Amino acid sequence: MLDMKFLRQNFDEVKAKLQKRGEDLSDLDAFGELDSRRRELIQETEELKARRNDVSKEISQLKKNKEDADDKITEMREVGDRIKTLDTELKEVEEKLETLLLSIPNIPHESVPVGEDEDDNIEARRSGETPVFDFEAKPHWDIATDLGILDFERAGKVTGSRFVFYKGVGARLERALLNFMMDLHADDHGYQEMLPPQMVNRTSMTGTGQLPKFEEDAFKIEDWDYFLVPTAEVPVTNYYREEILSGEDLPQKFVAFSTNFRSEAGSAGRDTRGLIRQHQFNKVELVQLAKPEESYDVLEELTGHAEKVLQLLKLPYRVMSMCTGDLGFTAAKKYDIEVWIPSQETYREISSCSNFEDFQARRAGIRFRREEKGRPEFVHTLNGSGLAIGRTVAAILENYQQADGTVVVPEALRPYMGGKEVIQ
RNA sequence: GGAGGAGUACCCAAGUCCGGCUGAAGGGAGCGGUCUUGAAAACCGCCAGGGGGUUUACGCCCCGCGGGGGUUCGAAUCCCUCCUCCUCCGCCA
Repeated sequence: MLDMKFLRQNFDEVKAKLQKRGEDLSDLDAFGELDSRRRELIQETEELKARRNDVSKEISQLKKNKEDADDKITEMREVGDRIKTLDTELKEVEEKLETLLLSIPNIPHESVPVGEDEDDNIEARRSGETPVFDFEAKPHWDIATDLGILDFERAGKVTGSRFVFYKGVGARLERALLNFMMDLHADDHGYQEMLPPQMVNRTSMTGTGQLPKFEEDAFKIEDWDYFLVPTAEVPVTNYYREEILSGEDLPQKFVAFSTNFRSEAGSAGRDTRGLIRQHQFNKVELVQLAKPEESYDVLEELTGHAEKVLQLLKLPYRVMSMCTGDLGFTAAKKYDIEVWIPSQETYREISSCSNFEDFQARRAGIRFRREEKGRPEFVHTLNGSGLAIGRTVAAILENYQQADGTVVVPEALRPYMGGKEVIQ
């Protein structure tokens, strides 16, 4: 959510920046009128309320002195009715304004490349050598099915499409990666480990920006106003919702594991096979709350922490800086980390690291005080996958595959795999 | 799921039956001071935070006693509703 005062004072400039995202901004023009009507109504009701407060005190005095107060009571009855009418309109106007503000995306940071879509994203860096095979690289679903470690077919029977059973060493691999990533971030990168709820309420989903615009992307619990988490970002960022932190406590760094649920609305026909696009997947998420002046340094740091996982696993990847047209709704700046997938001869997203600046913090009311008596300011929120585990499994299976169909276990992972060196 | 009890400022806590002189007593913590070589103790003083409107500013005003409605000229106090926590019972990993 954008700051109302800032939007009022810099309307044209903000609009110009938002236009670079290529989104429909036709609602935005209603802002000016709603905003001034709101302030008109506030001024009028508050004047009346001040008068009512004064006269009520007079009535209290008169009654105490056993004097007649009927005229004043009659007058105040009318004032009260007028206040009620104005308050009702004010509420309507504020609701419209709120709806409008909640639907406006974040302003891109000045360092974000201007562009229309993913083709305009800029490669920031690249790491690792892509493997060269003297045989035809198989897709991970074939490797895994042949090894008997993933079962997509029976998951289709038991649940439906875009679900999977991990079996045997496959399940072990997923669990090993989970522990490997959690340990790395908690022990080496200084994040506090967290295991959050896997359902959240509507307010939390609104706080981080999944709602109200993207409700169709989420799984909603019938008869409850709860949603299955689409990412641990939601519960973890909302952990401090409506709270004021002390400046000394920043940055707050959390690493959280959660299973994520996404309806993948609008993705029919894309990545229908394999682990890349499931309705349910596991992810280790990094979340930081930072002081505004530090948040862009934190973004680089956090992205580096996610990259470290790939470096240790010796998986080739590149880091893309998202252009204005591919930023998503909430981010001011975003890096996608993409891992090499040999069978597709392309890099695929495995982590997304964003600085939301105060966009989420304003929605969720997360603030901090620089000094004990200082005015509360909004924190900056950031997060990034560190990493999506299912996609990491896919990347390992494909990059470490051998001609005989077996898969070498990355060295860094072997302690978590009971010393196993090869999946066969 | 059933039956009770409770949510008041940073913490504890009065006020709620019987609406107005309570935007909130009293403690504690915190801050400043007196005393002291220093500290403690004692004593004196300050201490609601937050949101919003208006103003160049000082300031003025509105909201605010868990959230949201309602009754009333006027609500911490009366009514409705939701949420959270505690105790007991039931169920359960």
